[in-house]
Amino acid sequence: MHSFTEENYLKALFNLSAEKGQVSVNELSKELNIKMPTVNSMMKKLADKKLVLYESYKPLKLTEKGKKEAGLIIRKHRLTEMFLVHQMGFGWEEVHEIAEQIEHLQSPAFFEKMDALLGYPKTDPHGSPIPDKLGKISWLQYEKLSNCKPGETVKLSAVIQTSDDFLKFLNSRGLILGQKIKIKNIEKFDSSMTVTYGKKSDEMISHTVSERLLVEKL
Amino acid sequence: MHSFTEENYLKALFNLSAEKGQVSVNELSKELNIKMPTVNSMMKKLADKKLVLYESYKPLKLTEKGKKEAGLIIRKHRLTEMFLVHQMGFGWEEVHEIAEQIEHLQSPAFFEKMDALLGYPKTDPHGSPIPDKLGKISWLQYEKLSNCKPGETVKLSAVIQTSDDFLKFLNSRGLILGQKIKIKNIEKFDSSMTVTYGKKSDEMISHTVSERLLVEKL
DNA sequence: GTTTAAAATTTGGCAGCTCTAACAATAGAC
DNA sequence: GTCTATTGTTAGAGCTGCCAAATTTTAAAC
Repeated sequence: MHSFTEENYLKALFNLSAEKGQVSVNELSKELNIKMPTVNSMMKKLADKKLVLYESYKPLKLTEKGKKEAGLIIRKHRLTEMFLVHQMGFGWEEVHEIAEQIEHLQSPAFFEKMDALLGYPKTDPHGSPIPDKLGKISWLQYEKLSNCKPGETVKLSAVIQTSDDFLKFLNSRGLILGQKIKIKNIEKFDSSMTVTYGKKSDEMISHTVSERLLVEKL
Repeated sequence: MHSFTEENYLKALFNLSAEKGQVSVNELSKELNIKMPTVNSMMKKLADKKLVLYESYKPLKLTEKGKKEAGLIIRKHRLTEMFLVHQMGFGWEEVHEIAEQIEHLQSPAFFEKMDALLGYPKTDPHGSPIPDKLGKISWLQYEKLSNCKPGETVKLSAVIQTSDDFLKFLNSRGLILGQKIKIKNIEKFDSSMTVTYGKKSDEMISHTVSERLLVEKL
């Protein structure tokens, strides 16, 4: 099928596209830590394979085929993360790197088995949706905690920017997915929130953090 | 560390060495399905890295360092096979190809976790010993079923040549590791055995098969 | 509209792993 | 001991994926 390398380009392109729709060679280069000329020639190669729409000096776009392929890789990644957390007992902050490797395995049976053992989960341990078997992703409409108002009670449903450090920080605060959070107050000057959840009352959440927490209103 | 490719050479070299002690470039070439000149130059490269003892026109040998590295890869392979069978529910005939891929993952934590979940197993699903964390393998002294005598009762402890087809054949006969087998008779002319095990009595086992079954005498 | 900084592209080169074709050494047959 | 088939080696080349340096295009500033 596609090389390990090609898969990484597709995935990066997919992730960047998700946010902005279009992607520049430069952005992709930075995302992958690969120099622009290399990225450029890979784009031509992927364009030959009908995975990417490439025109000189124009932004990059995935074709439908490219989106599907990328979706399937991300499916493998997220299924793996879920498996690592729920079947193997890893913490949600430990699984990214391992999944980064396992996502490239060529074994439909292996991922089928994971899926079955997990009961066909719809999201990964960070609340991100798992693409279906056709690579199609259904975006969930969560809201940023930072957009909520005092008095509202919400459920923590997903986190953005899943760096180890951020996840460890959430661990230390006892913030886990599914946690109900009541917003007591928002400071005018720095938009920090005072919230109550679980056994904690009047906990402070900075704006930097509340922007990275996605919630459902209850 | 070492490339995916180098690891495959080391592993093949280790497996071939186990049987014969020394390995020719030709044998290694056939084992890996890679042409001799390619194997030859890789041997020089691995010799530079002190993993292989290489002299022109002499048989190949792994250095101690090479044996250790190979042992660690085989450890990952066999732990994975055990995990796939006992934690994920795969059949022993399905796991080789998947393990072939997972053995190259770089994640000590992942294999540690497998090991722990499995209760630190000593053998893989085919009865082969799992090398320890130093890559050291303790060979088990089993005997070929074909070397046993009528009247003896033995326990099936490992299988040699673990091709899908052979394992499926054993499945179809209900022959699993741990099975107690009583030898009733051995035919002079073709060395086939008549044996009794489980609910089956007077089952016929050809010499080809009995040579591939390793047993412990009880 | 020029100028200029950033982004994109082209060119040429290198490393890893593979091959085929040609040549050399070894070991077994005689 | 010589011959010959097998095995091993060298030489030359291709492909992928990476880079640096040089060039071109675009877009933003003036």
